[in-house]
Amino acid sequence: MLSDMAEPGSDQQFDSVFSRPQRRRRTQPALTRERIVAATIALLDREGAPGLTMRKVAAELGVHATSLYWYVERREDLVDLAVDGILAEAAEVLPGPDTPWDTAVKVTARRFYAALTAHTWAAEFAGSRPLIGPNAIALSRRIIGAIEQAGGEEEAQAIAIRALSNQILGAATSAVAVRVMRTGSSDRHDEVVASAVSASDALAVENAYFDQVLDLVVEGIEARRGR
Amino acid sequence: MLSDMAEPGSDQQFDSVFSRPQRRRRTQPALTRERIVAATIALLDREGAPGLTMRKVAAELGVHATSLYWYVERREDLVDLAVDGILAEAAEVLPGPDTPWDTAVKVTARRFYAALTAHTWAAEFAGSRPLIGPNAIALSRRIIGAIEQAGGEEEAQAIAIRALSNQILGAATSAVAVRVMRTGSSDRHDEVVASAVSASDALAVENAYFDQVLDLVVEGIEARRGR
DNA sequence: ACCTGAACACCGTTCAAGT
DNA sequence: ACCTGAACACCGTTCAAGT
Repeated sequence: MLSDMAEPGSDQQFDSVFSRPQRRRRTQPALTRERIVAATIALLDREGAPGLTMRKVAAELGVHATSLYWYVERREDLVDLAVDGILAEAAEVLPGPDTPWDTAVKVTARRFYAALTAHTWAAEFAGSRPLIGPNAIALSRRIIGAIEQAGGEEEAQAIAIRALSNQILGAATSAVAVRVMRTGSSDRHDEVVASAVSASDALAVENAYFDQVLDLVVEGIEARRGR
Repeated sequence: MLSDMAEPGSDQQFDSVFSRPQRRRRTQPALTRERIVAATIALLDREGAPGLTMRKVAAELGVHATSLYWYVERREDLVDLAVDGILAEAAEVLPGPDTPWDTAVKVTARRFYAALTAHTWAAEFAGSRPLIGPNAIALSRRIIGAIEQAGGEEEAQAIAIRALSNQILGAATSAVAVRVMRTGSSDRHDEVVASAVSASDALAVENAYFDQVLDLVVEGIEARRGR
């Protein structure tokens, strides 16, 4: 995933919201793409992935479902924009260029993972659509930059990048899948409350595990470099 | 001639015990869960993840959509059964108990990954639903067994298992996401053919990368054991 | 036990029409 | 340029009814 995005010009490889030009406005419209994305994220946070419909997003904005099609070509665009939207914060502040490569990798990967798991629906969608939004690319590029900084053969770099990318996506996906299952299977109020309490514990455990698995992979990369 | 009269549908002139339909018909039902799963897999292979609807599966079997609900509670059940279905072959033959732990891990992980990427929709769904079918569990157990066989602290084992699981899921997910995007974005016949040709190349590259990334993770596990 | 058929409450998306 | 409103061709799922 990361390496695919690394290729110069590969951003345009796929047809997606990010590559299609946005229409320009003359007078102040009631809707904007930002407002639509914000409403989409709010709706997803409230109702989860299956709750996302054009009609509900429109209702959130006091508008007809068909109006959204002026700003977006299809439902999937909303998904892509929402996923990249929740990556914005993580992509805003990245480790500076003087950061040692291994800490740069770890910090960025952790932020990427944390953002994907902060909203249950994000990792869910990330599995079915490639992460090619600008924020996902910024995060990926920082990791790629760190690996390049570490040096070594190009082939080895490509493998390291893939290993990290798989780790982030795989960890986020399975963490969220387990969480969705757990919360979805209990309807009784007590159980929901109890699982909410244990959920924060579970989150801490999840994060700790991610850190350690990440360490393992980075060590694997280092072990190969020293050969 | 004797057998002709035995058939319920043959020319019967008289009303008799033999001509009257039997009360408790031991006729087997038109549908079975296996037939439904087979039809689901066939449909998914043909139309992809978004093509899966209860009505189409039913049509495939010459039956009404509502009939499926006798065998299955909801649409998601079909997804879960189909995903586990395509893992059956991989789970059937697992490395024997005398296999060295690292080759057992690699062989099993490779088979798991190969099965998930053999049908584009499988990894797509695997992202949104946990892999808890019997075949997925059998594959997972073999990897867990190998890690236990390798020894070391329990904590370290848990991390190794997660690293491998993330690797398989992450690699399968991103490989398929890229593939779906590529094929979905070209409608022209030439392009479809061209991308089908390059797809087999891409598959080989994909698999080679998976092997190398897997090696890296296993080396990371080994590096930790030797400390 | 197993399947049909009608019905309900939704979907995404198109397109002509309004402003 | 932007939004409405009607319309189309679908959905999953329920439930009573048939056999």
